[in-house]
Amino acid sequence: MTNSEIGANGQTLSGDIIPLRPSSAAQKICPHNSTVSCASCRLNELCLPIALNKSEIHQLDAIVERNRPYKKGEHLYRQSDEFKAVYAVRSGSFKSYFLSNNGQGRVTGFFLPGEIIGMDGIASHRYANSTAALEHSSVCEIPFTQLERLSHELPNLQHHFFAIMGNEIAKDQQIHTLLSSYTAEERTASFLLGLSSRYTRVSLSPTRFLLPMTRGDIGEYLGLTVETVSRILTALQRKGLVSVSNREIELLDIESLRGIISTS
Amino acid sequence: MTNSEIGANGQTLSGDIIPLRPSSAAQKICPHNSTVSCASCRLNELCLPIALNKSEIHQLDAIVERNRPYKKGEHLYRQSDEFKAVYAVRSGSFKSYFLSNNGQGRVTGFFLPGEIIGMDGIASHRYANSTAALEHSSVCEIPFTQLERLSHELPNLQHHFFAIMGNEIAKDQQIHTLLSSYTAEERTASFLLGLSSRYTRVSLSPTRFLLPMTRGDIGEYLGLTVETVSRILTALQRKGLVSVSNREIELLDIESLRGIISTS
DNA sequence: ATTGAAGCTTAATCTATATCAACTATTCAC
DNA sequence: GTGAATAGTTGATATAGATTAAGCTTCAAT
Repeated sequence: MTNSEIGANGQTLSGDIIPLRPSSAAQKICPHNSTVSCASCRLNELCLPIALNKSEIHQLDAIVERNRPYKKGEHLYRQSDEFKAVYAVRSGSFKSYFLSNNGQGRVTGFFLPGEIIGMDGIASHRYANSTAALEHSSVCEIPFTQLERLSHELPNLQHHFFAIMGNEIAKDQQIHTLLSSYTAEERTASFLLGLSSRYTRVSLSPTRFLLPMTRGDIGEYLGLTVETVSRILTALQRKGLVSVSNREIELLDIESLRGIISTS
Repeated sequence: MTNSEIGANGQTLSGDIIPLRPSSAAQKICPHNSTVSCASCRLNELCLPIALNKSEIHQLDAIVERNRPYKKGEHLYRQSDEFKAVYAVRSGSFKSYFLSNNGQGRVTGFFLPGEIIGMDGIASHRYANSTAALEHSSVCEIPFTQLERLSHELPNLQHHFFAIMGNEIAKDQQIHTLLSSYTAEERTASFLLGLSSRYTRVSLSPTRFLLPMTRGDIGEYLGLTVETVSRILTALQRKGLVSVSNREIELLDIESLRGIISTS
């Protein structure tokens, strides 16, 4: 199993990012313009509108709230807040994390443009995680009650939202396998390849990107310490598979990275 | 976080088990009778019919297929088979596992009566795992296309199925946290408490039950080796927290088991 | 009832990764 | 722009759990 094809199935709603070239050193996700409509949104092909016709998109558009942008570190919601909406990332990125009794947190997910946040709250009516912006970011807020109502009216939307949730379930199970049997190097390679394909989805470079999260975040997500993540990245660089400079990363040899995983 | 309250939200369809006392040594899940209807099913209170009225239950009933029982080791489906249906466990138990390139498998989930199997296939139209019976078991098969169609007609059913999927997502994220930060003892304690509350859901004893899976299965699920699982169980027994004899297990001190987890 | 295979346990040893520690580089707030 | 805080790196050491190995137990098939 590789993470590299996770998320092939549609995932979001109403995005707005610049599908730019791997220009200078790395990419930049830009305008947090909140005046777009789903119909005109650059992300609509990989998002909830995917299977909808013009009139349906218009109906969806009507329930979407385009909030002000979030600053780095700002929270979308906190663990055990009442569940009211799911969010589609329009620009920037977010992390979800779970705080345990003793106060230490573990990152449970990262979210890039075109991905849906908050589905863990659907069953219990409370969010199971906190979610915070990793950089200046914007989202579309989709009140869940209204999404349910509209899904009832639009079978395409219902179908697609079932698919989004199913995709999340399949992805979480892949992570289960990753955490229960991969070495630190395999986890890291899989993580980088996963990011690569997620950036590809939104028309960004598959080989050059900025990591929006800290090494500590990556470690918490992968079940490793910061030190191990740092060492593995250094080692991968030494082997010529990647080139790392702070948050900038370039994947130099994707095939070999895949090779690391497929031996496990 | 503890696993002990995972699965509070409804999960299944059309069950048939004996809600028996912790009689002799352990419980026994019994008849694989396939003539029940959802309306008369003992599990209907924690299953898809939960929020449906009589007529709605009847409609649901009409799309459910009650297959012949599965023998131990028999497969419900195999990894990458075409996705056609989800399954509700009526009696017995199942495990899902993912086979990686090199042929070694990892268990991704266990399923007890009243739980839904196969949602990982919804997005990609292929099952991501194989699923096999751990003992003589029976299921209700729910063809997904028909479930979708009916969900469209019955808002209650749509709502409830969203909840079931949301619950699965929340549960998978808890396992993510467990695997990325718990010790072997914490994982094992959490696993036992999780089983306990799942047995409670179906009116079986919370403190005495039979493990339907091998130590090896538990290890694959928790990211540990058989040897470690065995050692931890022995250690918990020595501390007086559990009593283990082969597949029979008794939780002697649930509070202390919880204590093991809540320090993490 | 007998036997072989599968499941389980226990012990000794090894190793991947955590932990501890010290240092450097970046970022952010003033 | 400066200093404090945060993030990242590298090295030395410790350790939880893997691996290896061997024997024991249970179960299912004949």
